[in-house]
Amino acid sequence: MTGKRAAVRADTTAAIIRLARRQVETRGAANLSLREIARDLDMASSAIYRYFESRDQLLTVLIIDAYDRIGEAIETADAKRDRDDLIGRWTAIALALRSWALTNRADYGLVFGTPVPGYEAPDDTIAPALRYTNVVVRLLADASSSGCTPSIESPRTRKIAGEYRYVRRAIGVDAPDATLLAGLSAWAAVFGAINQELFGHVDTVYADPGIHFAALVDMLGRQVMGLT
Amino acid sequence: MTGKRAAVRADTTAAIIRLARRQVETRGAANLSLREIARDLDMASSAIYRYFESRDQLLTVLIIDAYDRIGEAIETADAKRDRDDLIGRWTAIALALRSWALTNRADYGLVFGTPVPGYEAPDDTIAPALRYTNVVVRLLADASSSGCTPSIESPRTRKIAGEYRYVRRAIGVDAPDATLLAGLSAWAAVFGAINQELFGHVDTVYADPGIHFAALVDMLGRQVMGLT
DNA sequence: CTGAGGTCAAGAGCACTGCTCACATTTCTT
DNA sequence: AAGAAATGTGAGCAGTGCTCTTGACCTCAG
Repeated sequence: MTGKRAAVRADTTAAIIRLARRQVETRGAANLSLREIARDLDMASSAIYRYFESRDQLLTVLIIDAYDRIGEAIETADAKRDRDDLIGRWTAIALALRSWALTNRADYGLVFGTPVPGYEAPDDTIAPALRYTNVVVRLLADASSSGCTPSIESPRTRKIAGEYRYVRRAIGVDAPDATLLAGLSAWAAVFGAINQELFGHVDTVYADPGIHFAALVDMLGRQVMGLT
Repeated sequence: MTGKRAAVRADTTAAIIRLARRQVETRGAANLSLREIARDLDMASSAIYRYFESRDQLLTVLIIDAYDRIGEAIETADAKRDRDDLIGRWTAIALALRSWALTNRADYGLVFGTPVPGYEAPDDTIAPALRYTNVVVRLLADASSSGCTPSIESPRTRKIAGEYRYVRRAIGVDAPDATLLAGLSAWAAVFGAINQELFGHVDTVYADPGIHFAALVDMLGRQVMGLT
């Protein structure tokens, strides 16, 4: 079955991806050059097209891969804590996300940065993209079902109630409005903080952004779970 | 002084910028083509270099311009409310930021999206970049000096206290730890929410992201100001 | 009012890019 | 062993940013 040919193919494919990732890291996704990859691999530039049908598709593969690795990082962070330890899980997830982002800046930028107008994410990206999301959604569900009530209140209007009815169905978590609001807010704050730090919008604000981030996560956790 | 020559020059410069912005909107910053701009303007591609020294510099000009317009949008939103109306100012600022982002997606992406590795923002970007920041920093200062105490608590450790001592100096706001934490958290949440919405990471979650955003902003405002 | 100096556009050209295609070579399958 | 499938090659097309030389134009001082 897996003859010499298939093995070589897998190797070359992996080598292309490796070089591509390195290029994205050092020069940005915009400057990814297939020809340079081919040169580094001592093959004709046209040969690359036997492995990836276009530059965009190569980038898509990198994106899927990145999603997958984020998912894995967050899943294992979550799994290391007791399922009952809600705050512990939250903290682990958030810190894992930040440290993954810091050590994989290019991949993080690829996934959470500016999208290219007109670029439609292919269907194969959907499942990997849901992986990290599911972890935090499950945490929110656990928090809600174990009776946590957040220490914030949601505004009560018809429109907002209707919106959160939709959200409840969309993410499949049967939690009260305040829990949804607190949870989504916390999640947004985590991403916002990471983006600001990584993309250089708060360079002069913090001595050590990690310390602030830890305090932020701690505060958000207590807020969503409604403890102390 | 301002002869015919200077007038024509200003026109061409403006036309180039206009076309460049349109290209960034429709195809992304990565696909900005000076040659195409030149074609659209019926001039030789080399002539563009009389107006902008490089493609990067053109993009930098677009970025500075975007920063400036964000600053202006936020400043006027802030100025429309009484200085005492802290919640009103906060809400106005946050909603203005979101609506600017929605109507200027490309510019927002240019400024707050993935940075190009190796790209050093020139000095001329610093001042415009501070404009929108200053508005919200001033709001935080006003909130603190008018005795608002946020409804959250900051964790108390040596490290965190030290970090916020640094932050206090860096942004020039003499507020307690909890206020800084709440304010920075709220600001991060606003950006995080806008990023998620604009960059397509929550497409399936909300029926109308604007409704959730309004609730989010309302909740955050009450939290930072410590009201009801 | 004329001529010098500065400004601007043009066009050719370099080195690069993604991508295609006809063709040769290698490997797997029958 | 023979045919089929997979893989690599090199030329070529159309596009890119950018440079340099050349000539035309405008502005303003003498």
